Amino acid sequence: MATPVRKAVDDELLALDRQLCFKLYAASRAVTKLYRPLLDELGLTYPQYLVLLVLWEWDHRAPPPSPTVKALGERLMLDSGTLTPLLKRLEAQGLLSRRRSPRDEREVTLALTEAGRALQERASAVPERLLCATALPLADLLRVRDEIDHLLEALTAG
Amino acid sequence: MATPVRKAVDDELLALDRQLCFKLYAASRAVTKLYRPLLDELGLTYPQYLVLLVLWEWDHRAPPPSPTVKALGERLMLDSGTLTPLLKRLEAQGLLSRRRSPRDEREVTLALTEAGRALQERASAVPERLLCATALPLADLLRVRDEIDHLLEALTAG
DNA sequence: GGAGATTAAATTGTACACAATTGCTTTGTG
DNA sequence: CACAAAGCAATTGTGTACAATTTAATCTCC
Repeated sequence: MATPVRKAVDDELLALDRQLCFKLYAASRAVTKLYRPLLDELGLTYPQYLVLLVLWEWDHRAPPPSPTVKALGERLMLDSGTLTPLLKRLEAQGLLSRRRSPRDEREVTLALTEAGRALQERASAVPERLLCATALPLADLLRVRDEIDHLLEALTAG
Repeated sequence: MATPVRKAVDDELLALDRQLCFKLYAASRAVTKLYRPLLDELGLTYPQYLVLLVLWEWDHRAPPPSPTVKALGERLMLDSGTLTPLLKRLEAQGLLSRRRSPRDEREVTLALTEAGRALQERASAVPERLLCATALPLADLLRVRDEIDHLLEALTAG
């Protein structure tokens, strides 16, 4: 318990805890910061961009998944407390509409407006520009992605 | 430009963009959620825990770095707009004190109280419990850490 | 030594996150 | 049909993040 060995293990765990968890948190914010100047041009925040990525994807998909707040929340792992105000802001910008579903009044259905679809064109350069901004070889990015993927799977599998 | 090859590359970049950036963001939030029940027991939020980890580390370090808001901000990559209210809450909980530095009145010096030091004991089980909660082999965690480390280095190097 | 630049923290304003609660709607059961 | 249970979005309240501005102290250079 108080042996040097035990202490060394504790130190290692503490170090790993600090490194893994702080750095994940810092890296996530750093990536958001990289996106900011690109998304500013589109008048979007990073979470708003993620929402639109999903809606654009669904817009081209057959059969189209029904784009409700709930479905969006599952996809992005966000709840209505976060999404409702965010979607209201996108609606205020004229990018989408929110309507109670006629068949189930509990649900709210989302639909891109023409402006929302048009924005996809302007956003099409974002991924490439962002990947360039990281200044990392593609191979490195693919490896990081796979590792984070693995981590996220493990964290959400349960 | 409009060739099939170019389109395939675009799709791949778009996919990578979506996967890497969304998943990093999601993984960071998922980890925070894993910490929550453990930190609730200590009355701390995740960013507050990170602040205390740094202060505890500095408390045992010789020579001690001078624990100012600025130094803390550099370590955690957070600015005074985030740290000031957070530190005020930790001060209100009696875990630390904030005092204008006598030698330079622009700076605010932070000092752990006895309660702040005592909390380190109670927090000592957090890293191990957290690592268990991930349900991932240690080797996997070490690999993720190294990859995220590499990413963060690249993002903050410039 | 004093005007202007620089620095550190605090403040202001906007936008997430998320737990907990509320208000409807629908569903399931007797 | 009635009514309890479950489902979905919205709301409320707290706590970050972060850009931009403000305030106060220190530094620099002449």
